[in-house]
Amino acid sequence: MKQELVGRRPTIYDVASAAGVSKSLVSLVLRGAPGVSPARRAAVEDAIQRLNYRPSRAAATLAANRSRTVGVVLDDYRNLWFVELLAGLHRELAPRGFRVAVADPSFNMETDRSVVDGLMSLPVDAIVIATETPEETLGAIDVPAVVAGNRDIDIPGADIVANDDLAGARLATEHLIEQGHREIGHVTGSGGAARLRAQGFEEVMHEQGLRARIERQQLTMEPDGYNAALRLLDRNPSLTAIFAANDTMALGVAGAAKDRGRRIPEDLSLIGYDNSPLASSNLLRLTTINDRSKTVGVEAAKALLWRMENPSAPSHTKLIQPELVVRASTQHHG
Amino acid sequence: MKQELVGRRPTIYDVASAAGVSKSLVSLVLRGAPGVSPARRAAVEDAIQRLNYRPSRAAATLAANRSRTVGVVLDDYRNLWFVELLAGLHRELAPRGFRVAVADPSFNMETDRSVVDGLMSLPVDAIVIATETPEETLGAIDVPAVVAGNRDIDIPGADIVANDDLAGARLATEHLIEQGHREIGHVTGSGGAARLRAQGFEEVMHEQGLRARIERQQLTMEPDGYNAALRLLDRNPSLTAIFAANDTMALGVAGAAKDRGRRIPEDLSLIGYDNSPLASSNLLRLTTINDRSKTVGVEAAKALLWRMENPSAPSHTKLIQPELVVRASTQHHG
DNA sequence: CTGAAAGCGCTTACAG
DNA sequence: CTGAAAGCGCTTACAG
Repeated sequence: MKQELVGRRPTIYDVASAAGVSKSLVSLVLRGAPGVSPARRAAVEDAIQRLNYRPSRAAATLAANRSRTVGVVLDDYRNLWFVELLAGLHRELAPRGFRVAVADPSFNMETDRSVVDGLMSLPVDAIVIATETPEETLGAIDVPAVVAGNRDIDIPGADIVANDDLAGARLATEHLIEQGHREIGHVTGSGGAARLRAQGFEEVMHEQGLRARIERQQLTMEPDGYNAALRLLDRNPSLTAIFAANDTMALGVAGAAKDRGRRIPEDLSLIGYDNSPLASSNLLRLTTINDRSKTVGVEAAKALLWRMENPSAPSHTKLIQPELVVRASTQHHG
Repeated sequence: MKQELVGRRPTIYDVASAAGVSKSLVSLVLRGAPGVSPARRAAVEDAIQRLNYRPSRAAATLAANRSRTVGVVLDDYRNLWFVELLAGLHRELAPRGFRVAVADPSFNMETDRSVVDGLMSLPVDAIVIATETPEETLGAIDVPAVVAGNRDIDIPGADIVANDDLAGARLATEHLIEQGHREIGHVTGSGGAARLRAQGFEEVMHEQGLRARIERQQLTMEPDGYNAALRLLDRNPSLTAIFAANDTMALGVAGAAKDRGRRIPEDLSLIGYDNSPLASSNLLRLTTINDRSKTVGVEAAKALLWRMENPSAPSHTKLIQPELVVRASTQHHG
């Protein structure tokens, strides 16, 4: 008689014998396969409960040569846009049995050679690139991939799903112009999305025969918005509105406005980008552009699922249309 | 002659034959074992580079029966305190070859039965609980565990590492009293940390013979801070200072103060908790309590590493002392 | 250090 | 549906 090892983790064999079925049947039930009789399925599920059985992902991955996991490469956990992106990805992928695993470039770099290497050795069946990190630093990607939220990164064979930054920046600028503003400044950074937003601002201003005053920083964080806005306001006292490349920079602009004694929106209209939780705060009540990150996530997941079936089809770019969200930080001028 | 399958993922066998060594030696090099001659080590590493070999985590985990991965259960990605916690955990764990894997309770619940089940089937060698979610919802934990950042959760056998919320709240309250404030309100929520912070506030106020006015909400987000502060200010117009249970609520308080025409700090001093990026923003310049999340992460990792060696030792609680961070949102009164 | 062997817990394909 | 078998890519222990 075989010794029963106390505390040993139960396996598919234990479940099979407890349920009085074969281990092949247990495997079928675990994968939710059709053609299993309800009675046997119930017996297996009951045994799983009783034994507190948890399938070994390592064994399943090794045997099946796929993990049903999608890896997401993030930039920085501080950029909250990824929260909605993950929610969208998850909504599409979970019902199809896929897990979502997150990695950010600064992480696990001592144990893995690069973010992507880390995900690949996990392993993941597909990858979502949600970072502005240069392509070179990512490492080789040999699974289906989609670039989400950034149109500037070039991964051969990868699809692209992103909010249309150019269109969003145009919406923001047009909103200010419709409110009668003519002296409008823009504070921005130097990433790919920031560049497109600055371009949209410039286009509309020039179309209207207006001067586009742009103050560009390296990054797009709060201090960058603050510093850029101070320079903009000090050099152009006649400015009546500022468009910030994102909501975080807009927070910095609001700080600069306060320090210069300019009330928002009475003395200065302010518009951001992203529709982050910050924008809806009662202190800011920030007019902004909704970048629709959740939709980007949903569409990125769809693109990935499609590409897993069609690995060698030509890659596509899908742009999600952003939306203007009007709050109290912008008002009519003149 | 054996067929070379194009595109097949290289294995330890391929590396061994490319380097002209045995596969046992490759395994030793991968695990950084001592007693391998520099020449052979170099040959193996060269072969790994040439073949673009990536070890299979699934196979290694299955064979060794451990994954060298620590799982972290988070509450919500929106609570940014976890960023520093992860940095601290990572700093201690990475040099010892451990990876960090993140899970949040709302995630992967369709594919896994509970967060912990999800991590266990990954599998992880140890777990960090960084959530205020009730114990019952976590599922059974049968690996070493440490509760980080929360003293209220009770997991049998788990160590606890947390910022001393009681002491931090006392620091905040004492700071306001030292500045001459006597009419002080507190806005808070109903979680474990919030309760301790309210208790610290109450203790100090009562020790000083002052009345502790507390407005408690369900959650601790910005709208909760806003609503609580409106009620507090409307009922107690003589209030000269407010202590918010965290920086996010403090943002809400600032919004309420603005709506009631109270300038910060001239008409109302405001202190938060957490020292989040929000606190250092130029718009708020918020005096706050640094909860030292990074140190909590470092100490949690140490506790975990120790417990993996001493599985049955009695569990310990380690409290990290928080620090007052003075900025412009508080000032002398009277 | 090598080399042959067993085994981790699954999936998969197959004969019945 | 069952049952026996092979195999996924590693780790581990062992004889040499």
